[in-house]
Amino acid sequence: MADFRPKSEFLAALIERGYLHQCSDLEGLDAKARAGELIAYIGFDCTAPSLHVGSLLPIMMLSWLQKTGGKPVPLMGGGTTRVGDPSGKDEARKILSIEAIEENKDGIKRVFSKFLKFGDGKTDAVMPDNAEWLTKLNYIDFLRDVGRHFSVNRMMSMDSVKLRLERDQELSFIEFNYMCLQAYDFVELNKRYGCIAQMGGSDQWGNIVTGIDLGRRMGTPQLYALTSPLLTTASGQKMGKTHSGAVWLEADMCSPWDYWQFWRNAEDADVARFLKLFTFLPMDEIARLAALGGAEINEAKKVLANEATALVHGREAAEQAAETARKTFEEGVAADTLPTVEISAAEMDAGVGVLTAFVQAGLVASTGEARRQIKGGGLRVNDAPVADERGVLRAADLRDGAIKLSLGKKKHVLLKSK
RNA sequence: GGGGGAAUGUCCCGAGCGGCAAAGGGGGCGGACUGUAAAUCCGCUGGCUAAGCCUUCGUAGGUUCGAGUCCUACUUCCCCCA
Repeated sequence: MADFRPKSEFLAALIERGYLHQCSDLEGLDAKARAGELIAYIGFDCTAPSLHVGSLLPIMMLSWLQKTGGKPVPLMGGGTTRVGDPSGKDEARKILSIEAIEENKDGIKRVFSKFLKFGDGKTDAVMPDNAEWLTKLNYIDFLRDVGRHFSVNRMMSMDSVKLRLERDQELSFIEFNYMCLQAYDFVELNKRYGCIAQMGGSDQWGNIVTGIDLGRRMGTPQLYALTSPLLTTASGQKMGKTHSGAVWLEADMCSPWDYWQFWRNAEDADVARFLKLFTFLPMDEIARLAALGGAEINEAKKVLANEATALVHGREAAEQAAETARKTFEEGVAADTLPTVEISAAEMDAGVGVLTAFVQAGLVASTGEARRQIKGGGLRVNDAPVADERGVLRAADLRDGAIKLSLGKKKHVLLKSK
């Protein structure tokens, strides 16, 4: 792979930007992509009401596919989610109701509409749901037509299975079958949409290859596998988690401001990689930003935050977040666009206890935590450290109509009365 | 079917002679240093306007002045024999 020279725009982009981990046949896939015949899919679970940053990498791959003349097929796992992918170790996953799955699907669709153009055109994305075919399967028919093509011997030798057996860990029958369903999806998508490639995280390699294998036995054209590296931050943390949980790609689950901050706070060592993976900036521009050293790298981080936020929330929201950040951190002014919590004028007149105020602002989970943060010097009102936990906020504390509550150096909320 | 073991602070792992708001770690949050970074060091990590009170150790009972700890039943998971 090291000496492979892609001729297609698609693979060139994927390789130079670091999306590529493994591919079953680079030459073959390259030819298909160059001929404009590449239709590829990635499966998404419907276990959550929206997608978060962890899913951004596969989304970007689909987007690149579309940009370079291919047809992206995000597949909703509406069927497989009803069973629940148990690969996530011991945790017995709760079975989601069909309604919940449908709701989740809607949320996920909204995310995709920001990244892909859907429609009937040649490179327009389509979004099928494997419930369409999986729920209609008849067990006997499935065994006869599909099941006989699976070699248990082969599956036993796959890493995902082998490791479990070696470690004497439980491997349930359903889990063993999950990859069969996924393999079947691949074949079905080939029949329905002419899909010839499946992409996914590196942990999906085995499942994808199983699908290729099944396709060969069931008479599909040659299928391809392409995986991306598993993403962690430079210091080895899982990507996309913050104090308040997952970083969602939907404004009402993670505000543009928080989203911008998430990228702004990236580690130095991640900036270049993230610019390549999570923005569409040209490579020479990224090279210029990546060359910045020391404190200058903060400029690169701002660009990263701007671009990444613009993709999900739009350019305007990104610029507003950037401006809010500039005022807050560079000028030290309380930007009016900071997250705001309102309380009634009556409450304000009566006076609000500091502890309660911070709880209401959502900066701390309980008054107990507020007390602890005060002891540790973590709470500030209008930039002045809170010393007395019995303190009371009154209308007199308003500055330009708001009281600025801060937790640490980065989290600020404006308290307003109405 | 028979035998043995395990469930702990609702983020995770994990110690726990009958006096326990419960060791230790990871993670997280805050502070210091910096650049809204990393690394490092320090503090915090059940609830309640709190010298006190309240709720926590799989579930339900019981023994005890007092139960995470002992007893009984139940639930779930794991292991061994068949």
